[in-house]
Amino acid sequence: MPPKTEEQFAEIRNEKTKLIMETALQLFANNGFDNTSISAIAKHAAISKGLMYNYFDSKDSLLKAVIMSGMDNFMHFLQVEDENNIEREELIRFIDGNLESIKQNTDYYKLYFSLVFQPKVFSLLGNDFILIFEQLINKLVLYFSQKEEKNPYVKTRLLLAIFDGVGIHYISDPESFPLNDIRELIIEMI
Amino acid sequence: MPPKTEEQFAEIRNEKTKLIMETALQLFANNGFDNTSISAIAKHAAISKGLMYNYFDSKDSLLKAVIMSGMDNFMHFLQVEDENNIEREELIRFIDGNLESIKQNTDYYKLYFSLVFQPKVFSLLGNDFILIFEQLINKLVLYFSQKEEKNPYVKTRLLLAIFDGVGIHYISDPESFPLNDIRELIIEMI
Amino acid sequence: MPPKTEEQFAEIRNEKTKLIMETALQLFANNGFDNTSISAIAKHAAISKGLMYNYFDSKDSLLKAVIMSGMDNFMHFLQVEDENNIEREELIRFIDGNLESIKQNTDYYKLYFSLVFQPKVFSLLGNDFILIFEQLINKLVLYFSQKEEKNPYVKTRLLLAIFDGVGIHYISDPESFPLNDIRELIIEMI
Amino acid sequence: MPPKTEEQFAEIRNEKTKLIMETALQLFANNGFDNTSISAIAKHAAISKGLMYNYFDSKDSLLKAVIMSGMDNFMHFLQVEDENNIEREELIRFIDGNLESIKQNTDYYKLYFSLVFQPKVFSLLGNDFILIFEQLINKLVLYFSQKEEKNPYVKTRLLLAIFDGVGIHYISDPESFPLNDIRELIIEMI
DNA sequence: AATGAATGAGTCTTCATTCAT
DNA sequence: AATGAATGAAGACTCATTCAT
Repeated sequence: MPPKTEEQFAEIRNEKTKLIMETALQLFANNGFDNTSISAIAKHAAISKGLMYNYFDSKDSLLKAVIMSGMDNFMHFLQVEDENNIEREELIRFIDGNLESIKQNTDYYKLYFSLVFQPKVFSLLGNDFILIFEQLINKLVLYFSQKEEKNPYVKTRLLLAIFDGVGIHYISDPESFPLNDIRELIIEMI
Repeated sequence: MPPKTEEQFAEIRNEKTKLIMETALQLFANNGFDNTSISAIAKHAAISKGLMYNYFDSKDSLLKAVIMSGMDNFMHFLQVEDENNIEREELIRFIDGNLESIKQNTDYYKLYFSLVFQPKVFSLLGNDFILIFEQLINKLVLYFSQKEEKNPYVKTRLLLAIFDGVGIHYISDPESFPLNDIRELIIEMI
Repeated sequence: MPPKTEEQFAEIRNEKTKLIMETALQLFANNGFDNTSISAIAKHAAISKGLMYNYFDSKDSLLKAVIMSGMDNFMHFLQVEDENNIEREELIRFIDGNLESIKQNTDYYKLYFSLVFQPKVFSLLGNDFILIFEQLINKLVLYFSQKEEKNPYVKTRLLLAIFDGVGIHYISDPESFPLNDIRELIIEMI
Repeated sequence: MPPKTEEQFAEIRNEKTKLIMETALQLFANNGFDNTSISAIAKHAAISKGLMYNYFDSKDSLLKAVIMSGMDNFMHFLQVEDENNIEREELIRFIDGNLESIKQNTDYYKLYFSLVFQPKVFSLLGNDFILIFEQLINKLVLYFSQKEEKNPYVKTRLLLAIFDGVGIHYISDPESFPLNDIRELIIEMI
């Protein structure tokens, strides 16, 4: 008869894992990965330095976990129901999902943009990013093809670039960036 | 061997300064600022570590010099002749300048995006960025007002966001990103 | 399920103690004492880290227990019946005991040799080793004196050195080391 | 015109390298590799921690350098002039070289014996040990064959084991171990 | 102007040990 | 008797910066 049940241990682990990851995301995003020490994370999370390593193998693997989790989060905003026949409302939902995701995951976007060019990070994440990105492209190309857009692929690449550009500008200056009005412009565009 | 003239010394200083800055930009951009050591820069530039400090006070001041220089460079692409009456061709020149700048200063953009969210870097650069950015906004708002655009400010913010989005995507994947076709789309948009 | 009797508890303790010590010996011997963590021992023994401390006060005291037990084990191979009058067959039994001990306690010998020069370990074991060693010397000196060997003490020290040398070489390379043939040579020597 | 000549720099490097290696050998041998911190080495050598890494890539590579250097040292004692026809005096010189080496390189032997069983160390050194060992074996087998010894290989393995056994015992107790008398016994044996 | 040896503060990481349950 | 989360001290290693020459 163990003194703490397995469920109790599991719950502790779940909560601590979440706590560490949230703290890490916040600090990584705002100070940069390399300028955030494990000590700082531990202090902010009010745990000991050593405990971090009870939950994550290394600082790198913590980073990976944080990024993966953010990616999952992002994907939830972009669900499309019928893969083969995307209607306009569906694309609008997609755009709204994207913008909503930017609003709600500011820290994640900061982290993402600050790391995306580093080869080290790229190798950390493997092909996951590329695959997701290709899926998005295919989905939008299909939509623009259905709409008889002149050049579906180009339009798609532009739209995805716009999402990132809007993301960066919104993050840099959330107060004055007119996200809602820009949403209208984007919807007009498509 | 005659002693060097002052001009010769000055030229040596100029060339070394340039060499160090170019080397630093390349390494900062591709490996990240924190993952680039002064030793690595010195080795790549084939000079001694000590000499670096003869030209720059610190790693931070080297970074600042690199970023400032990149910014100057960028500004050259965006010259507008008549500040008060921008014509369509002029805006197109502006767009082309922007895209051309992205193409030619890939490393600078990488560095810029990887650092722009860090408060440390922000404080390093002071208000320079904000000022430049506000100038750009004013210029474009003026143009869109002349064209009787419904919402000049929103259009301006979107356009600037698009430049950055396109920049990021081009940098991440210069081979397959259809920069020229996207130029056409952007020009259609305005 | 009836409560356990005291004997059952005692047996559990005995078995666990033995299990932990055997696991520790194996890991200490093959990876080194300092490269073996308590966690690793616990995992190999399929118990929890905490439980280890229920049986041993510290890692050092576990080491001490392991070494002491190995020493006891070793002594069993070297029993001499009549302390005062050693015959040749008895010395041969002694040699065989020694060689047999090497064969059967390989891990113990590895551990022993890897630690024997460290002052820390020496102080851990106190004088036990010295005493045992002196006993051995006395016994053999007595024997060689009886045999009218020219220099009994020197012969004794050489013989004991040979045991350790043979031990090291057998341990390092048990497959190809000709232990049995070497036994013959040693017996010829005496 | 560099301020210090290349020769000056080279000399500094040579002396510091030697200083660090000697300090390391002494501490490794007497306290164990794992119980010797880089800090301790630096303190004993009166240099800063960081400087060690100017001369050696890692603690492991320092260890490797120390062991290799000791091995070189050892080999100098064992030179045999005519590889194909070893005479008795030559073997005696070999034995004396071996014993002399033990006397003069006590620390190295301590280190060697305490590490030789660890797989980590084995992988560090690659096949160098094995090769040297095999050379020794071949040389001695040849000698004993010439002398029409019954079993040259067994005799060889025993002799080499004796060297190590004598080494261990001498190191453990240099005061009272009768090294010179034991030399005589060994020479009688062959 | 130029070199590279030297420093030491700071970082990641490990691990023996404790403790609530 | 048993668990594993939690702690914190200690260690390997990096690197911006200084300085004698």
